[in-house]
Amino acid sequence: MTTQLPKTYAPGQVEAKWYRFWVEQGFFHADAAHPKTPFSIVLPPPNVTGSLHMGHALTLTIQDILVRWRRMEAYNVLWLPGTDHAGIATQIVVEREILRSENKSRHDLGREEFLRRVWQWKEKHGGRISEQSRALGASLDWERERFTMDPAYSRAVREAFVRLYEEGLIYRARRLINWCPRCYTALSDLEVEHQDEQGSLWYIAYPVAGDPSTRLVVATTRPETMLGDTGVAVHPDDERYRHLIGKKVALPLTDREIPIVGDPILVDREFGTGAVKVTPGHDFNDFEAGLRHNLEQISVLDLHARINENAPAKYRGMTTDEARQAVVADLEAAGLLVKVEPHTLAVGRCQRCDTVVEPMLSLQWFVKTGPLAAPAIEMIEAGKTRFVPESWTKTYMHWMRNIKDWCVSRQLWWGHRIPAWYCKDCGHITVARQDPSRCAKCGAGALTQDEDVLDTWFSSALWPFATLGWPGDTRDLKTFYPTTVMETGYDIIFFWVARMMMMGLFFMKKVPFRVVFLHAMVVDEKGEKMSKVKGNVIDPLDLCNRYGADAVRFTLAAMAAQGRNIKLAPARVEGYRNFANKIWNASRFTLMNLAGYECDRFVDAYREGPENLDLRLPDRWILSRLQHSIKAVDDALEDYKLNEAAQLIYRFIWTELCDWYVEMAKSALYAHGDDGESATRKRMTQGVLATTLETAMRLLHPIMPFLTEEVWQQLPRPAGSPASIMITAFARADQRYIDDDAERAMELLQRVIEAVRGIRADYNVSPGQPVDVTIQVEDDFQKTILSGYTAYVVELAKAQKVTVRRGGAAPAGLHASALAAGVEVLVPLAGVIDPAVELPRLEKEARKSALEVEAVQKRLSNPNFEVRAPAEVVTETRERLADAQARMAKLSAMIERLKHA
RNA sequence: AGGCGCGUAGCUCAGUGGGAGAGCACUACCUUGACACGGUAGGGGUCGGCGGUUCAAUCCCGCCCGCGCCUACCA
Repeated sequence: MTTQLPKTYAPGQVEAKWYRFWVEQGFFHADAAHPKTPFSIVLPPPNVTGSLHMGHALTLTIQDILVRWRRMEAYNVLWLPGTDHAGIATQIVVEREILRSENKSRHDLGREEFLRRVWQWKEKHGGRISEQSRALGASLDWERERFTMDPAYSRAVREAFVRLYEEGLIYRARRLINWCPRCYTALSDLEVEHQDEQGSLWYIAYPVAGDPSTRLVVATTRPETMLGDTGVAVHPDDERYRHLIGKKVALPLTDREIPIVGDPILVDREFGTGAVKVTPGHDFNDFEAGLRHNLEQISVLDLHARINENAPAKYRGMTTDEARQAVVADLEAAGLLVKVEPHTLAVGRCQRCDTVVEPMLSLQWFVKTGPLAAPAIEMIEAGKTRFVPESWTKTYMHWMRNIKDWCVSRQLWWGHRIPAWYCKDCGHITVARQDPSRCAKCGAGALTQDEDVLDTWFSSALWPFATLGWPGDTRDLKTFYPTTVMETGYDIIFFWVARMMMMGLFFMKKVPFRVVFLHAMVVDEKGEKMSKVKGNVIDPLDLCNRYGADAVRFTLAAMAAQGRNIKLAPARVEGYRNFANKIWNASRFTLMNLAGYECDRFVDAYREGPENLDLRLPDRWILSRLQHSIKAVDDALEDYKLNEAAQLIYRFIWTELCDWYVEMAKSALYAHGDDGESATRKRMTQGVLATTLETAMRLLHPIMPFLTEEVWQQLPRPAGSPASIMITAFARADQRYIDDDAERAMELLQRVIEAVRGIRADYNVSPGQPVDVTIQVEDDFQKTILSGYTAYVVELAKAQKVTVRRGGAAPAGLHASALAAGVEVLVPLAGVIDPAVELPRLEKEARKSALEVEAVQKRLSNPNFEVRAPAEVVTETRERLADAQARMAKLSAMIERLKHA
């Protein structure tokens, strides 16, 4: 039997083929009525405007690994996909497009037409990211794909708003909010990004009213806002200013007089002059201080962040920058500018467009968060939901405990319109599930709906249950809520995770998920955030094309250690591409050597247990190693340590299976003899090789779904196997195949083989030239193993005659020698033994042993050691000393022999 | 200001209260009948610094230095 498999694995066609197959077979689809234990994850919905970036690739990979693994473990798995309408982001994209193609603004089109265009855009491009997700092999239940503006989802959003309003948890108020003059909308605190920028601190003198010779000097970073000052605050205990409290100052550049107040909260006596101008209309602290002292709130900026009519005429229409220059110049001219100092300050910028955000007085809708946060705190404390890594609990708690009310109205068009209607006659606000035709209070018909839409995150907060049919009482909801795991990036822990907790608990009375698994951010090789501006973006689809989706997935899994940012290096992906190729070739080798193999027969016997098989050392060893690997991989996955799982599989397949077992299997597989003995050996080897590979494929499938499916489909399978590896049972460790004796024996054999190879390398013995090997052993175990398996030394170390001796004098003549796991390995190399080669190697070994003897002796010489240390540690340490001493003795004997030969 | 995290081989990173690891890179040899996207052998580290706890610290604790992130109302 021959195989036509190419020498190099080509992922391209393989991936497309199997993905199509999986979808066609319906393997991704969850059945809510199925009795198996549910395991559910809702995919964090990417923006409809999005295209796949590394962050998506990471989240998809991690979730798909969990999902495929649990599916193979026979859970009833739901992984639900969808996209988010992403209010501001989408509106910006479409606005820009319309501006470019038609040179029109959204206002030129009007609300209705603009929304029609956005929908049009969504229909055309909105499916892109879902499409791209398929390339990574994501086993999402596409039949359940959701969009946050689907009619059903929109009903859920409206229901949520109305219920919160009815419970008094949503209210409308005139407050200071963050305003983006570019996006022309209110923002929540979270949508403002603060960055330190270099600015100045201006010291301005305010003359005391009625006493112009006395001047109160204030310090400010925003001199232009002085036009809206309505007070000056000093610390009530400050001897310098206490006498001024209650008096007034004449506000320069205006004709207003404003009070001097004492405020211990706002004022830090150490900062600046200890006197602060108070501008309740343009600063959050000042707003609070203003409330404490009943100061007037004056807004001197319009919504485009230009000076408005509340300021002196000469400044009207200026931008904040222009106004700043003008105000500073005028103050200086008036002799009121005392000094200017350089000063760094945190400037708030719009998350979406980077424009400087202005605190602005405005009438907006708010969610009262206190009552919602309380249970969201309690449930974490009670362990109903836990964070992985656990350290995020603290971050979450801190934010939740200091939460402020959430401004949820946005002055945008794209989004869920706020279901509130205002009565022209009586001013009553009607908030309703169905569009009302008349005022709920006075019955008048003249109603106008609120123009604003809701923050996108308001609708996202409902994702874990709105996607499952809420507010309906659906089967999906019953089966899959609470979801099992919420896997997402730590950057949206407040934006999203915290809000889902609040909303899930409020509406469902149960936590939305049992585990919050937070992954790190993917950054470039240098550790910098990927951005189009920097040009350091790595496109996951490009990587998939070059190296295969499996290699990309494996890289992400292997690097996704909990806690640290992931510096993605393409060289790493290439390394795992090589790993895929290694597996491919191990599979080729296996398939090339299965002639005459009867799968059912072997697998039946294998299931019965090892006593039904005629296994030799390498077989027993690899099967034992396999069981350990399975257990370790399973444990790692249970603990969400995907990198550990990946590493374990990598080592098992490459180092143990390929480097050792496959090499040792060759003699049995290539044997031509048709006697019973060699035929049995061949069958056993075929069986162990095929079974180990098949099991390893199942172990690896969650991480590398495509390659494992391709290989698995080609491997012989017992009758009645499922149609796909993805619906087989995940590998389970079988205790019966754990074989400590075999592992110890192999260890010895491996060290001896390596010792011979080392000698060959040192003397540059060409591979074609066999060498004789003498192995000097010390006990029966060593003797039995090494004389029983000399054939492997012959094959793997290219030896010719292998002699195993116990005791007696060293063989005559010059030998190259090495110490391996307690046995002495001697290779006579007539005429070429060079002490200059030999001595350094042996001396180096001897030095290492000497250092160890010293270290261990030191430990043992401490009288407290034996008393305090656990008994097994003491025993172990004594053994180590004996080993090291024996090693040293042997090495010095070898060195002496060499010197005197 | 507070919180969190990081500092281990040239690079990127695992890891553990008791004998320092991987991948890549590097050196030497090898077209051996799965694989050169390969094989074999090898070089390379005071585990950031100082102190403490312990029989024993790279690991636990404290301080310091350096780096990063998050939260925060110092004008």
